Amino acid sequence: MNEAETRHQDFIRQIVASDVAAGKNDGRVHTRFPPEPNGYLHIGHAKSICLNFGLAREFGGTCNLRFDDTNPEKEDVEFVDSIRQDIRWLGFDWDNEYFASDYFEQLYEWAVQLIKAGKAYVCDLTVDEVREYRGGWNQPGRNSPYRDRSVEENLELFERMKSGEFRDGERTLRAKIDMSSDNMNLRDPAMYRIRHATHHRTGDKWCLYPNYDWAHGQSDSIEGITHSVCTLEFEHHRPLYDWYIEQLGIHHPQQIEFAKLAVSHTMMSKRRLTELVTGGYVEGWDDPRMPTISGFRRRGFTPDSIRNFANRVGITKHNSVTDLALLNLCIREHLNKIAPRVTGVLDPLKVVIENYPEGEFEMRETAINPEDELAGTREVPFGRELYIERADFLVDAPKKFFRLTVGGEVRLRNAYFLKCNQVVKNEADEIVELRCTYDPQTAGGKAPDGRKVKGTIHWISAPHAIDAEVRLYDVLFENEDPSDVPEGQDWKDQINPNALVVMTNAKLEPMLADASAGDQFQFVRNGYFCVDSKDSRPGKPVFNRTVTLKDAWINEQKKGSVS
RNA sequence: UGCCCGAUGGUGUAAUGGUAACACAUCUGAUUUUGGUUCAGACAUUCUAGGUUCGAGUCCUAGUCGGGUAACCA
Repeated sequence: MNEAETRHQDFIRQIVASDVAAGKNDGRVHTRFPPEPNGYLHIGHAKSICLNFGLAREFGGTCNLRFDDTNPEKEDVEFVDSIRQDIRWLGFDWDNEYFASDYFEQLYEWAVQLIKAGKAYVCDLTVDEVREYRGGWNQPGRNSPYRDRSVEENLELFERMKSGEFRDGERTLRAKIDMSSDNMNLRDPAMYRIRHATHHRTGDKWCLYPNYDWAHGQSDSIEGITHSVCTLEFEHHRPLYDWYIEQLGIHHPQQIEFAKLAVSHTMMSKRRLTELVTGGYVEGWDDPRMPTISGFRRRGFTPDSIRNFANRVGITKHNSVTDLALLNLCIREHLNKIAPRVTGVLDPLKVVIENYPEGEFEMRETAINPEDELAGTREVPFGRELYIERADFLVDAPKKFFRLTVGGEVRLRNAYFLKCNQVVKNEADEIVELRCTYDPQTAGGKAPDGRKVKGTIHWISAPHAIDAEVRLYDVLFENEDPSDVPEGQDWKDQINPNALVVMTNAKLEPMLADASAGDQFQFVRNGYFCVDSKDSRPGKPVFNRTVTLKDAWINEQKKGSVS
């Protein structure tokens, strides 16, 4: 309970706290996370998971995992498994695991109860007819001609619906509420539809499936949920859930709605994410470009960083868009503390130090993580032939370019000052090599004569370096709001073709050959990277860029190009 | 067109009738053997109009703007 008292109280936590204080539900707090297993969890679900599990944890309550599996045509065990894995990875464990399909029998009995009470009826109207009878925002609906069937007839028909006598969509069971209600959800909503489909858990036992609205509230009730937290769009379903609960006279959970997460440059629609996967626009649900939890995991995000992000975005009742920069801040913040520093030259340029003896090497000491003294130091080889980052050299350098230029001097990190004397080009006029000299007096990076250099660049000993594939990831959508599609365009036209850039010729420190899946590093000056969990092979790792380092030079360049 | 919900710096949130604050972003500067980190600073906020009150971001009324909503989806 301490955590609940000390942390900032959003409006939901305030409600829960006051309920507990008032002794409502005997002071019990019981929440649940109720995903439909029809896709992978995304960062928006992470917000909901952190809220529901967090509430239970902070108030000494419990949190269930319940799969809302009332639509056999869309759901699959693959999704059930991925959801379990993602929640655990995020650092949460559920007290009970349930499925809405566990309650099919109970729901059926309750439906019979409502029929007997004259509160539900079997309707023969087609989908189109139902729509027509429902009326519009301005005009009330009309009663279905089947609304006044006798209880006996309804009972018999409903039984026959269950036993499979009718075709898909031929009949529905509807609640008898109010066809003139301002709330469309109350205009005799469907409770059951006929679907001769195989369910991932109940198989072919049922051909009658409860609609979400008929299943959801009662599922919460059965589980003794005290606070049913959900997103805003279910606000006008609440009166319907309340109506069902009251008719049945069962435990009444309190539904509280909050605004779902939106993040800039990020597509969160489950339907569209599914389309990205099935259409082959990405390589799968766990593609590091995806905003799925598995995508973030593979990309190198830590559970800490995502939980931290979820806590920072806050809980409110109004829709807003969180800046992607906040998510990036969260992962940088964490990785800065824990990631060992290594050298990875993504786009190598050969450097030959003409005054360094051929065939000789020395070891230079380097801090494993300057943010963590306990991490210690290690040694890396230095010799006559190195690779540096191509972007760290410029022939015609602007004043503010602090890196290597012809005739200019720069510091090689943890080593010596280096001066470039000559540029070697190939027939295509491309720079292929730099002829340089180093100053042996500057061992350790300081000149005895006190002269200074502005820049420090990273390097790697050419004969020692290993080759590796490094994948540079960027936003899947360059526009802030990917759902804002220009006239005549498809949302998929806006996919950023540079969201993945593969560097096939990167030069890495030899120790990285032994890194195992998921290991995380900072490639000094380049960003945070992790070993890809799918495509890496023993001795042949593939690295994914999780996030770049903040880069003041990029901002400087932008300013230059504008002014 | 009805109904429901919402509105605080560029962005995300806080202030629960009593000095509008925090974080991100941006910009300055310092430190720095990562143009990273860290540190210091700057910029900038209550949708409008009325009302209640000694006092309103907060309560009331109206308006404006935004979102949701008429699957046998969830």
